[in-house]
Amino acid sequence: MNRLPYPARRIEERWQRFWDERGTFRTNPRPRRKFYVLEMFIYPSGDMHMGHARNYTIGDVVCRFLKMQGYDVLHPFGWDAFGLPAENAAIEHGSHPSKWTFESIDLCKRNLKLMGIAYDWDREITTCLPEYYRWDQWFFIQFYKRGLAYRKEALLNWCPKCQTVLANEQVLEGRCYRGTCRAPIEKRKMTQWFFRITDYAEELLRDIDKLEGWPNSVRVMQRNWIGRSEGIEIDFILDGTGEKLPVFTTRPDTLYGVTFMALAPDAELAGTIANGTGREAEVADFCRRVLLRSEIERTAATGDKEGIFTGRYAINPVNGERIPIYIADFVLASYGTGMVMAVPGHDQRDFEFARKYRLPIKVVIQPEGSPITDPERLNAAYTGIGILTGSGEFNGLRSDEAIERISDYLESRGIGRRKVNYRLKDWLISRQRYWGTPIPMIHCERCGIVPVPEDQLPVELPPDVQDYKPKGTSVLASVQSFYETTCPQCKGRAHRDPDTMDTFVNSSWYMLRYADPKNDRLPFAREAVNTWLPIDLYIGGIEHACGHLVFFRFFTKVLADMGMLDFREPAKTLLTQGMVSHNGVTMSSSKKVGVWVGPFTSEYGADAARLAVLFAAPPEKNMDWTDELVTGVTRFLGRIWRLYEENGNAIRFTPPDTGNLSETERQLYIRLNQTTKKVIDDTTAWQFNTAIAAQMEFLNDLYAFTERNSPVFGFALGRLIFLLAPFAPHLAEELWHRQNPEKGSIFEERFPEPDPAFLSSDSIEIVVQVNGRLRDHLTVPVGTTEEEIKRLAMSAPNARPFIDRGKVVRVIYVRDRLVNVVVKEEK
RNA sequence: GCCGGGAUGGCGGAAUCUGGCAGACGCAUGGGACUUAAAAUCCCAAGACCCCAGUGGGGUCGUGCCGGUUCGACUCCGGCUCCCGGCACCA
Repeated sequence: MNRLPYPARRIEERWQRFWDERGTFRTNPRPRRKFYVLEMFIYPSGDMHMGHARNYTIGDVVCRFLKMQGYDVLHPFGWDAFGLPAENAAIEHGSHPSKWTFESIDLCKRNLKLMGIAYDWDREITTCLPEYYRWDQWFFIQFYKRGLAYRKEALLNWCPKCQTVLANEQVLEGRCYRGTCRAPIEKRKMTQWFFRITDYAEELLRDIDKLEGWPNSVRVMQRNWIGRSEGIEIDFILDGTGEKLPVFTTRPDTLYGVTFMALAPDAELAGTIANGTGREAEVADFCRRVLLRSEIERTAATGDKEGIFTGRYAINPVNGERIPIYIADFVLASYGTGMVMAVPGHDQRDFEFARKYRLPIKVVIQPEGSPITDPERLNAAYTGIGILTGSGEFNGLRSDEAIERISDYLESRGIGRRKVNYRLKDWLISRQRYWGTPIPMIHCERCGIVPVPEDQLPVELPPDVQDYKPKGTSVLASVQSFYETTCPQCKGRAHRDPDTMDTFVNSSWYMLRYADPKNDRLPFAREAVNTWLPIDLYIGGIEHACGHLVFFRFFTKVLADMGMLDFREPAKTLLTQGMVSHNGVTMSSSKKVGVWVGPFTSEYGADAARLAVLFAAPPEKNMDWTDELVTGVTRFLGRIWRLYEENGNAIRFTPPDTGNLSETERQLYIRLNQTTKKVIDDTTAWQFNTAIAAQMEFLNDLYAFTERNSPVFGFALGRLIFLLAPFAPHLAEELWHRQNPEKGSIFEERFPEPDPAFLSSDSIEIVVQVNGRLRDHLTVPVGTTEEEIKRLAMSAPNARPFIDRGKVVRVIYVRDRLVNVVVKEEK
């Protein structure tokens, strides 16, 4: 790594203070051309590494660049300050979670300031403060009133290490999503609060099509996560009792091929179905055994299926067939009705199960062309479409037609209902931990569940907790002063809900709060959010694709339905930046591996750090931080510094008189304008790496330019300061102020525009190909006719021998680019 | 298994959308200048192979693999291989 030839840290401090005091990046409350650029806020947990720095630098470049282009930019920051690590740190150090949290916030804020990130700190928000989380509670109550927040008993994901339940989105490969936990998840039956996100499944899915500024990968991930499938719920009949047994299928065309029923071991019915058959003990035993397996064992099971006969039968409503009911471990209680009609002939899972338990396999769909003659000799189910057979009045239909006809038939007789099912589940938001937003609900012995009256919000987290250690029950239940309360309705004895909310609730609407962060009457004023939102550019990691990035869309839609805002999608454009590793190891605060902002900037400065993360790769790609990377950018900064030191007197900001330029001046001036255009184009497309490369190239041109007294050279120096400003703002501000001590910040100036008259030179280079292979070059003046260029190409000395090898069949001319002579060789 | 993305020098990457000089820019490397010396700095070279020639010029091959379209393919189309990511018994 290279030393810089200037005291970077000192210069950077000066200008950081200058911007701060001047309020350079304070938001204009009455924007004319608004642009809202937002980086996902941070969970403050200790020090900040270059992975964070990359995220914030990208946003900062956009902010500074657009401000210089005349936009009114909103660029705020805040703290996602509730969460488990604070509690764990408090347990470890015997202090309060807030202590660790606010210390972390201070540290992070210092780091952001060290990096020179241009935030409007007047709009800072902190989710663990009552002035913020009271609105979490307020939203909760509104959701409750609208039926979007509800309690139910369900089999839930339980993290034994964190001692709390988790949402589906927080279970990765059967383990806790938290990087330092990763404990295998267990299942527990509990009564908990949910948000009814499934009410919005359809719209969340449909509107993905509108998110044109989002990366395709994220859109696909969300589509799959929501997982829509169209089908029909069909009522089978329980033999003996006549009870209805609804099952969901997308393939009613295979209804005549059902040879058994399969029930999930954790479905409600599984507990009672065997009653009276004499198989109760066996069945109960099987269910218990299956459910004891952890999520990991269940999902890692390589398709080996297990089941047990319940002793009961179902009646197929279309043909009256009596079919055995099994309990099978491959059936999910949480999808559809928790029971499936099994068609081993046409479903691979059912096929495997049938083979194992010697159940019959019926073929009712014949593939067109090569019919199946002997079902017993199949070695896999035929899952494609085909012609129906053995299906009564539906024989001869094609599958797609049969699906419709059979569905119509079932619906008309009241034994089936077309239905759409989603993979997406309602969002479980209760957590049995302390450091979060208390759920503003009261449990009264007489009145049941009663929301805390809105004028009593916030329900503050009690600060005087003795023990944060999770015990498997809610921490707040043991804080008497909090837990014991009176019912707002009957004034009788009651207790507060002792759970706190998932921290993803806090982050589902924070982007709205920035528009109006100090409002103490409402979460935000409608006018303010409609002014600034939707977010024009949202920057963050792709790991949130199916979590936060779904939740904040959900909130936006609910709030739009509540009439609180006039848009239904929170972010127009999403930029998912890649991760940063250090010599191959992904940087991580919790694992304490990485290159840290503090030590690095004190040695090399923020501008070097910024250029390093920007130049290494395009923003969405992963990058590796190496010493060599730093060498490259510090050398670039040093070269700029030296050039300006040597030519301080030449720098000028007024354009040269283009009327009498020498040939070399003219060429430099053209290069300057081309570079200006490229920096603007690339930055607009967020191709920061090539925008910087263009500046490096131009710097090389300046070094090679010998007429140092030329006004073109001086103007180029002046212009380059502007081009550099969004990327290395401190150095640019320093160079600007040396020349313009009386003026304000360079970021109050306008970004330069290229002079269109000097974007291309007056001669062009034409490539001469023979049969598509490069043979020679021509340099011709602009305006040379096609005929002339073709003639010159035909006689180009290096092309001639190849042309002479045969007969010219065709001559292709591409304007301003090339001539290709097609020659047919003679033997 | 299904879905998405990718593969370019010794390395990070550029050109790919819209077919037209592949390898911009940077790192590492080699050479030179400056220096007592080193570092730093400045300048130059550089895909691989080959030929003529001697310090320049030319040729062949070359963007994961096979094939196609085209005057021309890193770019478009078809088929594969490998890597990364997401989901994973979703009926």
